[in-house]
Amino acid sequence: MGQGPRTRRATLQTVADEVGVSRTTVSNAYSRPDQLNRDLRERILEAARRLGYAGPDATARSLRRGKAGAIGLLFTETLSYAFADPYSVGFLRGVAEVAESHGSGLLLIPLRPGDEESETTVRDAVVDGFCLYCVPFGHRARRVIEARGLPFVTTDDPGDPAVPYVGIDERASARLAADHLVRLGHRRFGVIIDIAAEQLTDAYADLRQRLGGYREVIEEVGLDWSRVPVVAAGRNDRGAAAQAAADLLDIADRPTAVLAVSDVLALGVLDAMEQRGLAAGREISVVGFDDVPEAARARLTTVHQPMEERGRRVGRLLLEPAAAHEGAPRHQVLPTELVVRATTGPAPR
Amino acid sequence: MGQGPRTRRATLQTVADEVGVSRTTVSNAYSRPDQLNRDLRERILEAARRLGYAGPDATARSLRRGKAGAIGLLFTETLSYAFADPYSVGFLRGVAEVAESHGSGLLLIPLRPGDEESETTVRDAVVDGFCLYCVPFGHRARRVIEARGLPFVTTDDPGDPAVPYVGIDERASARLAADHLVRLGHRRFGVIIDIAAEQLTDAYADLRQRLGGYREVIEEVGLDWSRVPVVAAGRNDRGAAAQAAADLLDIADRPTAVLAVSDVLALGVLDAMEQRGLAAGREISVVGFDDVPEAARARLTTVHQPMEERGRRVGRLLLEPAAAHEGAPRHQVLPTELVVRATTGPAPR
DNA sequence: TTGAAAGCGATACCAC
DNA sequence: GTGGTATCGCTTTCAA
Repeated sequence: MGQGPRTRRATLQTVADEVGVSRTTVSNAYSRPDQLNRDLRERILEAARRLGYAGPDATARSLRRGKAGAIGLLFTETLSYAFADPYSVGFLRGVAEVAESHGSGLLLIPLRPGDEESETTVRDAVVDGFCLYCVPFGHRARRVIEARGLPFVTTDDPGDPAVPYVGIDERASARLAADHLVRLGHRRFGVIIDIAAEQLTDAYADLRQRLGGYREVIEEVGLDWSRVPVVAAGRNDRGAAAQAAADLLDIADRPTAVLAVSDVLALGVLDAMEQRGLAAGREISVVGFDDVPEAARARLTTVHQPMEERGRRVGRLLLEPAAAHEGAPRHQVLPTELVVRATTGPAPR
Repeated sequence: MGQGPRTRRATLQTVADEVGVSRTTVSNAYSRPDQLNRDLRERILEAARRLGYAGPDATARSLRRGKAGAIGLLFTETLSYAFADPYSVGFLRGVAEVAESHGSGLLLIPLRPGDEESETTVRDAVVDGFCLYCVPFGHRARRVIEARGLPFVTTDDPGDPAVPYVGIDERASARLAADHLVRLGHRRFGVIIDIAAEQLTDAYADLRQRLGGYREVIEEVGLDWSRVPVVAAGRNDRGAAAQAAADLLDIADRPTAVLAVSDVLALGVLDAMEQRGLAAGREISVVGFDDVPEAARARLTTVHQPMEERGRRVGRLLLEPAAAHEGAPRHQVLPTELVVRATTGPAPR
């Protein structure tokens, strides 16, 4: 805008030359105001303004200081849906909190399935570490990250003892939910998940564990797991869940209790029930997972997990080398808890 | 882990020396496989593996190439709540889509009110441009960004013609909602907003415009705006809105029509109505704003705005200089539309 | 094909 | 307080 042909972007050197001091001094004017006298600093800043110098370049500074100032957060695109999930938001907030306190940002890197492009994005991401959030185990991005030699944490899969993990005991937590229903006398179960069971490969270790927990309990009371209807909503979405719930609610031998692998799905089931005039906690009991804010509002019985804390731990592991190397165990398993509200009750006879 | 005292992180040079070639060749082995013969490349990659060289450093590469590979997204912490808002998620998805197609990521930079720290984060953010998303006009971060001389776009405020803006015609869109109610014969209005009216300074230009739209219409039918109850939920949250709605629903001369500045708030109002046994669309009409997925489910009448497209435009403006300089106008105003569903109906007599 | 030289823009360290 | 020097780790001409 009327700047004239700015031959070239101004740099530290430009300013230094203009004022007749060394680069160091100009640098100090910006980064360590106390290292030089007031007047000189003013003169430098003034010259900078005049020359259109925009202040120290962030990239150069990063390079020199050996600190990128960001945490990379990788997730599969399926999860861009899941940003709608209050659980993810809580997690994000946790990571962001720690990042910010370290003067770092959060670099979101969406991974489109089978996209070559995203590999590049991961390779060139200017970050100090990565967090794998819902990235299937075998995903290529994982290789790329490992190759980069930066610290990384996974929240998906505690499978590899060498890779730091922050999560919960999926199996035990799921048992909490199922146990509760069994104690209430339920014997006809239904399960709702997001990913279709066939696609449930090793990649979704957490989900499989959760399902495994349900299964254990159900089999322990002598039931045949293969006869328990397990429906998939396709994605972690309330509307989709309400639709999918039809396969649970409109069948001959309707379950008296539904286990949902997330609150979002559980809420969808409740929606579907309401539509059919089915009373939650009386005719059908429903248990969710996560304990998102919405769950309390809906009086949903669920398994509480500390989402923000999970995020915070990840942040610390990545940004506080001390925390990572010394004290903390590589695998951090946070406590969960069953929260009984109004959507569960004794099995109808 | 049994690596021995790795004296120092391996670098391009290390590998070059080992293999007995120049840095250039090693660089090419990574970035331009077609520039050297297969064998040599293999030998180089092998040596790299042996030496624990992690591949070209992202920061150095950024510096050299003059491209950061990320868009910075600034938002105030109040908005970290709003990530729960489906509107934001849609917007994010739009930006992310474009970013990804350019091999860039999205750097989230939360701005805590009055936090010195965050200024630093903005200054040091390795990005190619910034998007201001719900950043009050006078916020310090804005200065910092301007000083950096990088391109930036705002989605909040079209006030400054020099700053690229991507948004909607807030006033006209709001009029759509109010007009609809007026046509239905309503004359007793209530309004619900997130931010308390007293705090509604210049900073929240978009919100003020929206409110202004309601006001215009209401005054055009000869009503006194100062007698219209305007309640604030404090934040854009469904639960908070349900609470705040009490001041609309439990008053003497209850409104027959409620204008909500967002769908999330409108949904909260509907919750509160349900609790009180008030029928939406009959006893009280409610109009939202945004048209989030949840709105369709709740059959909420609302103003639709293209959230993803808004994000995409922002991305393009930041990542495609051509798009920014030549064709596109600095201010891009996207179309909105009233979507009439079930929560509005004729004013009860 | 391969390599030498010249930066990209800044900061750390250590004398002065 | 101030400045010189050496790097940070890589890519990019351009010549061999």
